[in-house]
Amino acid sequence: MPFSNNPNHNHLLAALPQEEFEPVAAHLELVTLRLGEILYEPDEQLQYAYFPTTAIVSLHYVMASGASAESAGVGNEGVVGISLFMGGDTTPSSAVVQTAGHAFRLARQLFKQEFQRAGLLQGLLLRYTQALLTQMAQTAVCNRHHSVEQQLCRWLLLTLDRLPSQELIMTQELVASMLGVRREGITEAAGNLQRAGCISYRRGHISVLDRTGLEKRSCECYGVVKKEFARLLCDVQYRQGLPNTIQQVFPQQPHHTAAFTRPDLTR
Amino acid sequence: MPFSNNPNHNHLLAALPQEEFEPVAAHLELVTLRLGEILYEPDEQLQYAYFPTTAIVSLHYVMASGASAESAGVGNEGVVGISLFMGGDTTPSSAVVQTAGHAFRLARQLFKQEFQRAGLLQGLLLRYTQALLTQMAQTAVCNRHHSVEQQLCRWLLLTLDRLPSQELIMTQELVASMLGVRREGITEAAGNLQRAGCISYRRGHISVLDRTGLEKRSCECYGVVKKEFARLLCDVQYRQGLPNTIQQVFPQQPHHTAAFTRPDLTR
DNA sequence: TCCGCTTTGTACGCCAGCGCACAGACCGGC
DNA sequence: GCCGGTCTGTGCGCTGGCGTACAAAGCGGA
Repeated sequence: MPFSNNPNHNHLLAALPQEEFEPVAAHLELVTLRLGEILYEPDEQLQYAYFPTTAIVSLHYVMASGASAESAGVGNEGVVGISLFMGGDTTPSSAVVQTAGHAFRLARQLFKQEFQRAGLLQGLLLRYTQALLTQMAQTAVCNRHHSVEQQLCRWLLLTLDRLPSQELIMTQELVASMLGVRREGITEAAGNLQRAGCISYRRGHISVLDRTGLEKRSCECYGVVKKEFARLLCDVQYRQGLPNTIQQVFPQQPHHTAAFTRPDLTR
Repeated sequence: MPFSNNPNHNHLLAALPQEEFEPVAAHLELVTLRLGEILYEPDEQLQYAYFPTTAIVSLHYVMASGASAESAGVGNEGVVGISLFMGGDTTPSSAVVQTAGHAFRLARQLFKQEFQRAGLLQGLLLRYTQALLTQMAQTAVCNRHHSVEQQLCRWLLLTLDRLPSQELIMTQELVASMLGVRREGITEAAGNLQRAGCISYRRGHISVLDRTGLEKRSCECYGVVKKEFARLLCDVQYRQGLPNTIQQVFPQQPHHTAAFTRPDLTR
């Protein structure tokens, strides 16, 4: 698990100007999130907002039958706990750690307070929420129309964008439960991708070898979500006077362009 | 098309206290929305926010292939144009009128201004947005796991809740494009529902005869969304001193309880 | 080094929903 | 009352993904 004690690894925190960052920083708490850890369950009062640095959290809904599906993921680009400032406090979905790692957390009241200040943070969080909305809407469409293989590609790419490395620590079983499909479906799709040279994997480890290949095999949904995140969140200025390590986290981003005809707004 | 020149028919407008409602009311503009009318398209700058009274608007995404699917609907419980106050201004999805009717619209700048005031309206809009988020997340899950018939039931119920009557003016073709399935699939599912005595229909008209029957045949998704909307938005006090006509719009709500084991929070 | 648990591979039948094609029914307008 | 366009019903064959079952392989700990 890569260690990260730099709040700047989280894009939202990194985007705050010094004067807004300092009051928050004093109360940030570095926590380790373990695979499978549950940050909140349906209708449960959330006590903290989590700003992931190296961890990835999955927002998903578990049905009465036990079947489940992810509606969105949250990594270093965002924050877990939207409902705190949106006013609902709870949600019918749950948040589960999908990739172990670190996050900074901020107590509920402080988080709400900072939002209420109506400073840059508020606008930032609202724009992030809109991006999340897009991700959910696109997931709905994708679930309706695209093949398991396409969805796997989309999901791998989105996950990869949130990680510092090319490797995911993840069993096929877990991927399947994220996408809400059978484990065997993932075995088959992953097998195809491996044969095509896009990825290679062994027991619980998936390495991406050919990112462009994945983008070609993915549906348009990845591009739509990616573009929207870039549009909504990449215009923000990163705080000056502190090391901006974001570039190290997404070393491969400049290459996105190749696979998409739309202009790349990521930079 | 039922006529409605009372802003109180929209729940959000009705929930505003007199002092917040008045400055807004002066600028509300009653508009007629025709079936199929497009309120905004992907990446198009939205000029107005729309508060439907009798109209229903569908937020949906059209893919490159032409296939499409709805991620959420907006009726008299909400507002079209979230992105204006969320900060993105545009979205990758479009908004199309799914049921003809009326809405009050508010110019972009005024809408933003009122949101910025950070009064009751702001909190209300944010809570509405969270409810919308839930609807999208649930649509994603539903698309993944439930049968066309279950989804049709969910969709009919959600639409019915936004209408004053028991009848939908809607061809099967249109329903199919909302759910993102084949028209024939709807013919079959609707046929089943008719044989079961839940609905009756003729060319472009669907009448609901047995609401409870629909609830029994629907998946849990309808209940989840309904409950969340109720939780997030029904605690608001309706403005005093003006006729509150909301109850006429949802005459059947008290009967929801029968079909769901969860407590009914709608009242 | 070996054992045992977890993870992955493969095979089978099954069926919901798709794509296509066309027939029949309905409704509105002339 | 008739006519034409729209909407609905039905019947194919096809296929992607499901459920089930079990075998093989990999990895970690003793």
